[in-house]
Amino acid sequence: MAKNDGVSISVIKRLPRYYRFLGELREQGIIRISSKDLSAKMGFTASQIRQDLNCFGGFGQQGYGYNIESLYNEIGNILGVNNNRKAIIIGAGNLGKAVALHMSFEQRGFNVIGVFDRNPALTGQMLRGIPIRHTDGLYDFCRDNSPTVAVLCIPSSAAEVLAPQLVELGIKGFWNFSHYDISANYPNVAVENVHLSDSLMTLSYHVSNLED
Amino acid sequence: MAKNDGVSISVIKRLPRYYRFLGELREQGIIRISSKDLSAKMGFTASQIRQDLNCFGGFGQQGYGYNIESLYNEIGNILGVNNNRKAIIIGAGNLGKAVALHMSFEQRGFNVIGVFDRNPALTGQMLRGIPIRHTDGLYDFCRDNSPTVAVLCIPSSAAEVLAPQLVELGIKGFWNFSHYDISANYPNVAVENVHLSDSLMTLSYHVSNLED
DNA sequence: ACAAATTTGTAACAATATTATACAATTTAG
DNA sequence: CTAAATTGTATAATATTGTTACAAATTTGT
Repeated sequence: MAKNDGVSISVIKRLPRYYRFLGELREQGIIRISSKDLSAKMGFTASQIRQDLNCFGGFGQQGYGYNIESLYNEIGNILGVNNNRKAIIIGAGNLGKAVALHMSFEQRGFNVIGVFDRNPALTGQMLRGIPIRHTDGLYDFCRDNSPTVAVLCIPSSAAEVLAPQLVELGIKGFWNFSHYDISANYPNVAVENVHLSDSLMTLSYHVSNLED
Repeated sequence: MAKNDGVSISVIKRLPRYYRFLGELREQGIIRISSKDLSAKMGFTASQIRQDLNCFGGFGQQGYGYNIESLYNEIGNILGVNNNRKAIIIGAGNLGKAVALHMSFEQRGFNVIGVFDRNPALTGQMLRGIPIRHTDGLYDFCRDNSPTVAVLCIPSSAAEVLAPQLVELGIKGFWNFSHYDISANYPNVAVENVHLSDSLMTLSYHVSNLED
């Protein structure tokens, strides 16, 4: 098993990129690659690549480099893409629908077993082969099916109400599209925030300051 | 005019959060706030708040604190939310549609003037009151309307083809949902990446390593 | 079989970025 | 007019991030 304690966030955020590039090389039938060649493709320095990978184990061979298939699988395991975590999506508005339809949850180690919305008009509609359920049934559903991850595609105010209930019901990870600050309130839960409107404002800032 | 050279990315990324909190306080009719009180609400230290804000100008008063309305407007201006930048959305699949329908572009300083997709079946469909156009018409449309920002809701391969054309056509900023690495190839363009699948894999990692 | 070239893993170092501390200067408030 | 509050900012402390360098192991070519 690989070592993985105290790895810096910067390194972790680079892992999906490694995984992506290695997946492409693998598709192309390439067998091995050196940190130097990977460096040229990815735009990180060779040294950084070696250091990053070495946070999790010595996957390379001196004089040889890295076996692509093997490294791809190692990183996949580190990222947990071979898990099969039960996930639920909360909120089936535009965003929830798009996330449900667009994201390859299965390829990332998740299995979407339920979609919920508090709007009764949506109840019963099908989304990726799953019926949208009313939020009222959330408690029973979680008790019966034990999902561990929740995708929050709802407003802050709703997230504030639901997050504690979901934690109580056994949710260990949130993919949080709302602005509600979950990690501040539940430190022992994994939270990955996607603040789209913040991102858009940041773009606005950068466009405004292009000439600097 | 505020100073804004060489402000660190960490600070810039915090601006939308300040803007959000100040907007809420403003809604509540609160007139003034000290860095200390804001600190308690936002979870940053008072010192950091003062330092962050001071990157752009001295908006506070000793002994008084910050006027909320005024600070809100200042930050809004820094972020450029009062601009009216013409934006186009490329790709009207699930993601493009959701982004088009869900995001409050207008409240963030953008005006979506066109939506494009290469799928002829979508051509003519209406999205937020705008007809979806075929990508073939992109060149003429940009020449006639001069958008400055493009939202890329397309696969990497398509982004790789379109990005250089869009830069050529005058696009200064990309909100990039694809994995194509624009900034590596066009350094003088503002790029804000939203890598959803990377984010999901990062969540997977964190959930896997919760007990560490 | 052997020497030259390659390449990793890793320690030590350097650079950068971030956050905290401290306090003079200013304003408010009573 | 004095005491309390509060900012702006210089300086210090800390943490993070990335680079350099090289011994150890392996491959490759002859």
